[in-house]
This record gives sequence, C-alpha cells and structure tokens, in this order.
Amino acid sequence: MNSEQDFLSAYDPRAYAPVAVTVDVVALTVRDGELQVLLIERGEHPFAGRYALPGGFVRDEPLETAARRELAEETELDRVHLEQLGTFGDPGRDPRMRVVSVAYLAFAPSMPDPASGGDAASAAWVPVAQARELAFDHDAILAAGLERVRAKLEYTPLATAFVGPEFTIAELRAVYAAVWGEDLHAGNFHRKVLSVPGFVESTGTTTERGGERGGPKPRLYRAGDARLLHPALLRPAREADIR
Amino acid sequence: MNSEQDFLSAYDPRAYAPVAVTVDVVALTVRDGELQVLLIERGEHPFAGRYALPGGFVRDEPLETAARRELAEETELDRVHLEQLGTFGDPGRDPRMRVVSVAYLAFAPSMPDPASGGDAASAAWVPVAQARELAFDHDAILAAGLERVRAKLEYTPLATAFVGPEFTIAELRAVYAAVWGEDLHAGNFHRKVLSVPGFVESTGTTTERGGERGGPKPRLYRAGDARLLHPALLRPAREADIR
DNA sequence: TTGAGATTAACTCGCTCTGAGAAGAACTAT
DNA sequence: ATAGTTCTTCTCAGAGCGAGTTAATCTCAA
Repeated sequence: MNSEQDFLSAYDPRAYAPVAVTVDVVALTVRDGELQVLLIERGEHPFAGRYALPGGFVRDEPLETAARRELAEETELDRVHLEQLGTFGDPGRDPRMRVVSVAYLAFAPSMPDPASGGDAASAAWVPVAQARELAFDHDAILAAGLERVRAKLEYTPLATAFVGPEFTIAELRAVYAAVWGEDLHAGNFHRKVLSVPGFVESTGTTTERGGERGGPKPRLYRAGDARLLHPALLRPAREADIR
Repeated sequence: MNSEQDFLSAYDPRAYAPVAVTVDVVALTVRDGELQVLLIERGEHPFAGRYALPGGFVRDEPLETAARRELAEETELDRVHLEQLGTFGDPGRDPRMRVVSVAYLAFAPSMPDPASGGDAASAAWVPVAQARELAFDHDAILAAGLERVRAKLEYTPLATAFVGPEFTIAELRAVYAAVWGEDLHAGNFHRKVLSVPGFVESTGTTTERGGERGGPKPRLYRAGDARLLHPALLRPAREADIR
C-alpha cells in the first residue's frame, strides 16, 4: 500500500485479477456420543455430488455476519458460539477463479436433523470420522477446526456450548469424551470441573429421573462466568502431538 | 454457493461489489528488553502521516507468500517464523473500498534498524506500548497479535524464534519477561526450561564472556524439536484474564 | 418384589509440578 | 582486592493430578 501504483489501483480494483471472498462454516455438535459436522451435498459443478462445508459469498456485511447468515440458511441454529477459524486462499483451491475463504467455527448443542426443518434438503450432520474427501480444500478446513476445538476444550469453558442451558457433569464429560475421542476418569473429571473457578455453577436442582441405566438423579449446573479455565483441564499428552 | 445465481456470479464477479484482498503483517521482535513491532509511516491518504502495519495487495500467490513478500520489502528478515493471525474485513475499515485483510504474525530475533538497510525509509521498530492510533483498524490487529504471542509463549517453544540460533537461558527468560511484561523467577525458569522435553538442547559450550554486569559464563543452548511444551510454561493467572 | 448392575459424588493415596527462598561458585567493573 | 551481579543448583511446603475405592441412589429385568 505504499507505491503510487498500489494507491491508484485501490481505486481501480480491476487492475488486479478479480478475487472473490467467501465464508465457510465448520459447525460442530455432539450427537449420539459422537462429534458431528454439518455438511451440504453439492448439486452443481465443480464437485457435484460431493459433500462440502456450508458457505457462500460475503455481501456488504461484516464477515461474521456472513457466516451467521450462511449457517442460518441451513439450520435453525440460534445463539451458537461462533469464532473465526482461519482464512484459506491458495490459488487454485477453487477451479473457477481466485476465491479467498474465511472459515468460521460454530459450536451448537445437539439439534434435530436439519433435513427435516431447513430449506436445504441436502444438509446433514455427519460424524467427523466419516467426513472425508470433501469438496475444494474443505478437508483441510475441517481438520483445522477439529484441532482448534480439541485444544480449546482444554483451557476454555467451550464444552458448555455443546450442551443445553442446564446440564449434568456427566453430559459435560460426554462432550470431552466425544471431542477428544477418549474416556475420562469420572471421579477426577467431577472434582476438576467443580474446582475450576467459574466453569460451572450449581442450579440447586437435579434431573427428574436418574440415568437410563441406573444411578442417582444427577445435579444440574449452568455455565459459569469464566472465559478461561485456570488451571486448565489438560488431556494426557501424546508424544505425537508434542514433537 | 448453492443457488444458481451464486454459481453464475462466480463466473462474473462484477455481479458483486468489488472486494480487494490484502495482507498485513504484525512483525514482532525483542530489542532492548522491550517487545517491538515493525511499523511503516504512511505517506499518502488516507491516514497520511500515521503509522501502519506493513502490508499490501495479494497477487497470484498463496496468502503466506504475500505476507513474506511484504515483510521482505521492508526489512531483510530471513527465516522468520510466520503464522496466520486472523482476517479483518468489516465494511468501512478502509474508506476507499471494501478491503478484506488477512493478518499474519511474524517473530524475528533482534535486528538492526530497518531504516538503514531497507528501501522503505519510513519503516521502524516501535515498542508496542507506543504503537497506538495506527491507521485503519491496525490497532485491533496489533492487539490480536499481542494476545496471540502472549498465549503461545505458554505452550509452544515460540520464544526461541525471538533469539539467535544459540542462546542462553537468561536470553530466553528476557524474551518471556518482555512479552509478558513481568519478571520471572530465574531459578524456577531455569529448572522449568531444562525439564520440558525438547524445549532446548545443550550445545556443550558457553559464552566467551560472562554477563555485562558479572556472573559466570552461561551455557549455550539450541532450540529443541518440541512443537508443544508439556507441561506448559504457564504465567501466573490474572483474575482479569479469566473472567 | 427383589437383585444385579450402573451411576453419582466424595474420598484417599502417592506422585509430580510449582512458587518462594537460599546458597555457592563464577565473573565483571571499580 | 572488593563489591555487586549472575548462573546454577538445591530445599521445602503446598497445590494439582491420576488411579483407585466406597457409599448411596436409581433403573431395569428377573
């Protein structure tokens, strides 16, 4: 933005090759004990018939507004936690033209199938393990989203975004187990969640019934006011992650 | 990207208002015990005379290549650590037109003043505490970069990117002190750095001379092969950060 | 109705990690 | 030489964590 040419070209963008800006959304939820992602089956070329992340062109609006709009077009997701994930703009990632896509990450409690309600009949929640060979570079975007959510569970109260407004410790533990793909020690998890200041706060009530397979009525909690977990809730270190 | 209109417009981008894509770089270094950022004094409107982050338009190249190119235009920074920070695209952030800017974060060891060598006579390293009222929304971009670097020092070996290929534990500690803005307990820091697997590895040598103000010749270390610090090197929790 | 099995919630125990402080050795500047 | 600084190691008490145990509670099936 320093040379005169740059300055002038800012007033005549057609001096440069046209670039399109889109948003793509990695919307995650935990259903049936699995981490699932919202995908769209593409009807048109390129990548017709392949699954893709929901997304579309950015209009005269902030980027996050565009992400929220695209998400609303596919589901009735409301009050979801939304954060920017990263931007993917390699030349050639879209065969038609240069497309720079700003990816967003959304977290939602378990919802009914979008196919029944949304106007996009081709939208579906898919377990992340089965979400492969997506259109464009969406495999890489999804992988970045999964890495992000796994890391953020450690040091933020993000898990509460995957459950309803009132939840049990066991429901919270199920979120961690689904996202991390490994079971957690129930007793230690319980102690840890209650000991981190501001993670959860008690409602003073319990569920109406015990668990489906027995056990006492668990107590209900709300999300607390913490933005960071101190100390963090660390998952066991894996050598492969460290090196 | 589902309606026919979207599909067609992808072949005729002028159906939408033109959008420019730029990169901006938050280049950080530690000089004189302070965290400093590379800034450019703008010569032209808008924001003439104000400082701004180095940046420019993206050409037919990957985004990271554009960031590296813009950085090279202002300094002789070589082999710097570069990572994507975030994308800033609010309408109105550039008064001329819609500009979506992908911000990158760069970390470099202490370097001579860019004014002496670079072709941009107006480039300068500025202590981050004095980098205020920048052009466009660069205050917000810089703030995001500072938050990122402070957090990443905790759980990655990023501090080694701020020092030379061989360094002392005290130099590493000075990086932490400069970035976090608080002194660290020398003994505990020493124990911690050496105990985290893969953070640093010994060269078996020491410096030629002791410190400027006395003390024995410190041992020299290289960066290790760890990508993550386990256990992390946490800074003391501040209540303001948590809530 | 009763028993088997599962779950919640709380506790114990040993180990590791951390913060704070201390101390000896090594080195520079005066 | 002396004073002051720094490097490096050590100690000690407290906090946190993984693993295991236990009592109470509840569902489901016999």
